Amino acid sequence: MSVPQEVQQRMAWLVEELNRHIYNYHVLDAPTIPDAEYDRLFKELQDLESAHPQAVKNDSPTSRVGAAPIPEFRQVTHSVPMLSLNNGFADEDVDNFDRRVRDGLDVHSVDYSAELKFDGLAITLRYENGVFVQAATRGDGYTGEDVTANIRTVKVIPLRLHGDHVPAVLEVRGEVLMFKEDFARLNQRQRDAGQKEFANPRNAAAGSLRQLDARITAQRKLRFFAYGIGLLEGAELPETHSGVLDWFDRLGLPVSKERAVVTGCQGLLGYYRDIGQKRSALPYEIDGVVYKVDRVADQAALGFVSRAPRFALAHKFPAEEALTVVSAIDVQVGRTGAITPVARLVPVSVGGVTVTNATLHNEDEVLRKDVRVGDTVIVRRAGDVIPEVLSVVLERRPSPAPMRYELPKTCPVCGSHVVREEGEAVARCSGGLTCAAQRKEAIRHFAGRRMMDIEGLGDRYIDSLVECNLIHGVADLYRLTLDDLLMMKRLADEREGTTPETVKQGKVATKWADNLLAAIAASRNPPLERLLFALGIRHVGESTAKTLADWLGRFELIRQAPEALLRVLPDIGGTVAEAIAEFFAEEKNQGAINALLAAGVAPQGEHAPKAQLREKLDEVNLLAALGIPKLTEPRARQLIAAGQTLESLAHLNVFGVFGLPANVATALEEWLAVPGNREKLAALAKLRAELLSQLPEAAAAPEGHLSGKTFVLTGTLPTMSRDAAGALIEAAGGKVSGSVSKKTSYVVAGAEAGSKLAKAEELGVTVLDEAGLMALLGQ
DNA sequence: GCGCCTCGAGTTCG
DNA sequence: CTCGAGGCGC
Repeated sequence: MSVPQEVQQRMAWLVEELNRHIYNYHVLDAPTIPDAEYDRLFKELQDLESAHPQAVKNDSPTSRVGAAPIPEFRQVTHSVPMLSLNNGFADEDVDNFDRRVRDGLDVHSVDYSAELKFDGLAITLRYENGVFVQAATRGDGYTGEDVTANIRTVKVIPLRLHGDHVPAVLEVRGEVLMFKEDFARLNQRQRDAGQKEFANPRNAAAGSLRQLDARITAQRKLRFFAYGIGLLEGAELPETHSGVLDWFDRLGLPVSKERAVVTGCQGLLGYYRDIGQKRSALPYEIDGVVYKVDRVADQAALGFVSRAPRFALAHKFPAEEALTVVSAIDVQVGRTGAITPVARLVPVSVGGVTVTNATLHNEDEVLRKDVRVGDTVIVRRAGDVIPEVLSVVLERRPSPAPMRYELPKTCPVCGSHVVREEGEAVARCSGGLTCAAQRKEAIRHFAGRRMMDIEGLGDRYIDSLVECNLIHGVADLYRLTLDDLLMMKRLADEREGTTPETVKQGKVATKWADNLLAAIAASRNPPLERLLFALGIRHVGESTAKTLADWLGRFELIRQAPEALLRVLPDIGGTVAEAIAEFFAEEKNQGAINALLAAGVAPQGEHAPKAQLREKLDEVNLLAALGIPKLTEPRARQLIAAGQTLESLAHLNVFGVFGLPANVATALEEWLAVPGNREKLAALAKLRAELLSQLPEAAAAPEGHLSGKTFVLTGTLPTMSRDAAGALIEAAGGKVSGSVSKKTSYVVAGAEAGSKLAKAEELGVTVLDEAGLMALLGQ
């Protein structure tokens, strides 16, 4: 069915007219027609469009109300990657930048385009023949998410570029953000509606843009500033970056007016100071300024270092600091009993988030900074996240001066003594598992995602379960009944003063309790290393737990392994071996473990000890691992070479006949005289024989093509979690480690990678993105 | 015995 | 993310 010519013309006119008014209103802030007239034209267009759906233009303003919800965002691969910029904080960094640019171009003075660094979300907009067709988030720089429907609702973004000479393809880079004023209004609305407020304009903008339902985005007032070109076809690129920005302005794309062209380092610093002064008066938040070499040809000549352009620098404002008052200094009790002092602060906004707590780490730290209750302190958000007390403003200390801080002598939770081992930085509660705080932490650790992974067992419920005396140890989790949980929840809700809508709650609570019971039941068969990690043995983290599981294979063996056997495993030395053996020897722990086993907890994937254990079971190795004073490895070798065995030593009565120095022989004699040690030696010999009989002769090392390679993962990968990527690497024989060093083979970096990426670049370690890793794995 | 490399442990806020 | 400390190579 064809649409009459005059209707088509009218519709085209309406689209153009309405888009012009939207631009005048939202971008120029200068409305040209009354609202009522605008509404009338809009309604007319809507009516025509619904009568003639086949004639709807893709730049029609009616598409701005937001499309229906979608199940998920589509992934978009950027035709030109959206790279990050090098950062600088100090004047010196700017000086270095300018010098490198001048050296690179071999000139005396350079013109720069200077602009704001908006605190929003980077996106790319694609226009084909002047019509907006797609928008994508930055993502990891290589792939982002398709947010076309959401971006359509942003009124300041033109659906059609202005002017008659539009390029065939233009990809515009820019920042989506929310003005401070609109942010305040949105939060007011959220508050009124009883919904959660956003922490800062950036989060609000991100939350609004990433709505699966674009109709919600349409209700949020998002803004946009264009600052660069990704791809251009069918048009001449302006000669300068400032020319590009002017061109954007003519095309109807919003560009910040705060831009400038300046010369040399002095010009850059002048601009920086100027903007720094204006910063708080700007209607939006910025986190610094950006300098770009203005001439496009010069930019091309300078090129890129690794992932960042050499022709640009982001000069950031220093991490925001704020003054606040310490209202109290409390202590927290950790899983290991560690007593950590925490400063409670009068809430203060630092860099967009409200800070109320800051760790003071340990006793020495508090005393070094001499933080006292009532003090005014400078708080900073270090490393972008964790609040930190920088220093005390002594002039503001109240008088009379408050007392110097003293760490409590007894645990605030259980009253046990607080002890600080010689040479250690942390003080600990000596109460062990009799301390409710430590019990809670132990249970929380046990239930954690990387351990037994019991979903739904959060802090709140753990607190209540312990306080209601429903659980004392982790094994009790597996005995909980529906009634226990319902009773506990009722108490927890009451305590928190949550709605006592008892009638309605019945069903909901039952469902909740059922789910939790199912989650607990489902956690019964974890991989062995997770169970070991979950037990919370001192010095046994994820990595050591894995070593134990890999090498010894069976829980029963690990439980009963003598210290010397543990000691010969890689990365397990005296301290760690002792901690493990002691843990399993402790009667209370034995009880807890037996209870767990009785409750049906059974690790899956148990196996025979690793074949390479054969080499570790060398008698010299074991003898040296026994920790007999003065009996170092060469001495142990001497003994074995003289024909001794572990077995024979256990029954040895004549000393000093193996050419050992007298003091070594005496030490050995004294050690054997200690009750129990001969038995220990004999038992070790027996265990060794048993293990050897179980172990296969040939120790074929499993070979993956990544074996011998060490990886470090950092940042957010586009399509998988770091854990998932780590599993793939390990499956291919590679090793995943937590910190970057010279020995690291590759660093796999995703979005918002932090110091590890910087370290990698500093050390010249190869940096891969997810695609690069997949390529390596795929070989 | 020293220094590098890892791992463990503790922490904040949305 | 950072710090402290254990393990191990040199």
